[in-house]
Amino acid sequence: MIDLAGLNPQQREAVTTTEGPVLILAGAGTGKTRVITHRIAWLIAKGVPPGHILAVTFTNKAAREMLERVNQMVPRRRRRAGQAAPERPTICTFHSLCVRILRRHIHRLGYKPNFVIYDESEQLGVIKRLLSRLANPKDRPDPGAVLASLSRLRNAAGSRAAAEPDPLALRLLEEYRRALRACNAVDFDDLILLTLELFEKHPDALEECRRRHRYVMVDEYQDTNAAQFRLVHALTAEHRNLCVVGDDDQSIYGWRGAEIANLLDLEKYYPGLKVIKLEQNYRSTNRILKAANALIRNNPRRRPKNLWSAHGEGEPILLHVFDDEAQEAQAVVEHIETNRRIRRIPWSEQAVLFRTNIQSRPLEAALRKARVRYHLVGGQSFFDRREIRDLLAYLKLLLNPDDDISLLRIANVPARGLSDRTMERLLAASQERGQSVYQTMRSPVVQTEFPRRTGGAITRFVDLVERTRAELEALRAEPGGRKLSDWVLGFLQRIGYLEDLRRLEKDPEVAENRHRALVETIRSMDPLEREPAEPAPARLQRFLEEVSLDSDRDEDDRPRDAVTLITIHSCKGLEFGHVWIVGLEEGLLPHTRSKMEGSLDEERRLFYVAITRARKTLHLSWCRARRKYGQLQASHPSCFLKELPEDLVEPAEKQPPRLVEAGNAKALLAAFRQELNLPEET
DNA sequence: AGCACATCACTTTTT
DNA sequence: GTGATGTGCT
Ligand SMILES: Nc1ncnc2c1ncn2[C@@H]1O[C@H](COP(=O)(O)OP(=O)(O)OP(=O)(O)O)[C@@H](O)[C@H]1O
Repeated sequence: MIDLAGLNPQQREAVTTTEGPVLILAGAGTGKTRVITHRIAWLIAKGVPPGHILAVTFTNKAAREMLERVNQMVPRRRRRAGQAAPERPTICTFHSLCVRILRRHIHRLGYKPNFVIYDESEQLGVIKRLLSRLANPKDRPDPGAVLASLSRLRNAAGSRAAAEPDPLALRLLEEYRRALRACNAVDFDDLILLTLELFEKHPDALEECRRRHRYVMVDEYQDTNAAQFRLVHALTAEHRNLCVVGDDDQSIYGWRGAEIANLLDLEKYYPGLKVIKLEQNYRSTNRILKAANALIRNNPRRRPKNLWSAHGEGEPILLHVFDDEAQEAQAVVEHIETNRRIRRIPWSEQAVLFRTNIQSRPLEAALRKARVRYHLVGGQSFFDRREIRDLLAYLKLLLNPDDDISLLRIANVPARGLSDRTMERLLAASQERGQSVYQTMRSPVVQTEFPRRTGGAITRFVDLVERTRAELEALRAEPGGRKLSDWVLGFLQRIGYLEDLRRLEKDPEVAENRHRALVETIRSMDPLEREPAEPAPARLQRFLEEVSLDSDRDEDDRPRDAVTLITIHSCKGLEFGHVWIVGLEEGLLPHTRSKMEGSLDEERRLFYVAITRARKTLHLSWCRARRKYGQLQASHPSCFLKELPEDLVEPAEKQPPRLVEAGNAKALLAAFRQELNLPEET
């Protein structure tokens, strides 16, 4: 049996109540996630086939970690010869779960199984096209705002958040969905909504999923939206074996449609719901906990909680003030190094948290300068790079030629005589004919409508795509043979893309970086040694899926000691011994924009989440001025700082700690000596 | 058709 | 400071 000694009585009750609906509503660091992991192991030990267990996490990273923990806890059943590998529990995000379901069934909804997943920039591409067609150019609405409102509209549909029926928005949504369908593409919302549609139209598919997922658990449940709730409900309404864990104070995705009501009103949908509260915090010192509690008390309409910790008072929380973000970054880095050298705290126990992605820049610069290894979690920046987007567009097009957005992106990259003007005409023709752009380009009738030279360019492009697709199919026959990455690189070489990349960038160093990033990404398509061989097209599809759904997929190399740089949103669920929260300024936290949207409470919850990540020490800092578009602008301390009790927070000393000081020179020497004996790579 | 250069607006969070 | 968009030259 599974050892439940590492759990308190309430946790144990949650783990062993395996049948019927259970809600664990508890504050930060009380061991909610731990309950889920133990519960999975418990179910398996009790003899539930692992394949019947579904655990939904908020991120792919969390899913990977949970699976790993479960594997450690559950002794691997030995495999007898000839027997299939024992099934594993399904641990993934809502979106990954839905992709798996849709790959099997989406043809029943009129899509082809080779559908691609559109990310935000591709969604925006579709919206821009629609707006240019529907609205007059004078009062063009912001495409981003339109996209956000469409997303809200469709996710709230069929839920208590009653939809306001704006006819224009409905019309736009209709057009948008049609456009994506025509491209055989789905967006993030579609993944959930189409799965729901599948369940409604094809009860046998729902039945199959219900039979498969007989024990369902959801982590970070406070951040699920209405559609995700409907999905959970669809799967569990019958057997009612549902266990969700969450904390209303940690709901930080309201802007994405998350509904705390899913958590607070769960009993309406699951009468007889067993609610379990956990109050002991196993993570932080009492000072950190008290600060967090004092802050979050300022929020209205919350479930009050009595968090306590047996970890003692701990060190004071330090508040730093700096002149600008460069100084802030430098001081944080010096402090991190002091911690490592004098207090022997590894980098991996230290994290810097911030509200917005750009804030990582000065930190990265300072860390690099000090030769401190770090890893940056989340942040789309990597996939926003032009060469990566181009690569993904080519690959998507090869798998799914109807993908107009990808086609239009790379049709003339590198230049091959298909000008913007030509592509616009093709696009118009494709709309008239009710076909994808690619199908339109294949039509001999259309080709002859263009000047000879352009017509030739069109034919050559179609030939290129056809030939390359055939090549990809042929690769299927030699699974162990040529590496997929070699083939992709060869393709980019042949079409002159690599040369173009170098030529169009005048700074040779930048060009080299771009090239390296591209090659690295392509190399990550190849399977690892121990992974089973897979036909090339399937491999490619999986690669695209992973890239679309999992932003931090490649930071999985071998674990090396490194400082974590992370946005507050992505740090939910994590913990670090020593935490810095930087940029605690009005306009940043709380963010100006959230103030306008009236979501100050959610900003406060963000700060709460950030504080409660810390186990032992917590540093807060703000800057008197900050660079905005290269312009230094005055800034003021966050109003949330005033909400922290004064006796818990100490102003830091004027100077940042000196690495070499009379008092610690000896320790430093000892540290150096040790480093020389055990050299670490940097 | 394709490229180089100027000008403009822009500031959030992510599956 | 960046990246998207537009203009004008070859
Ligand atoms: N019963 C326990 N005994 C000792 N340590 C525990 C116990 N339960 C949880 N912990 C530890 O407390 C820490 C927080 O646990 P966990 O991440 O599961 O909490 P959580 O409630 O999910 O937190 P959050 O809501 O902040 O994400 C972890 O380090 C975990 O190992």
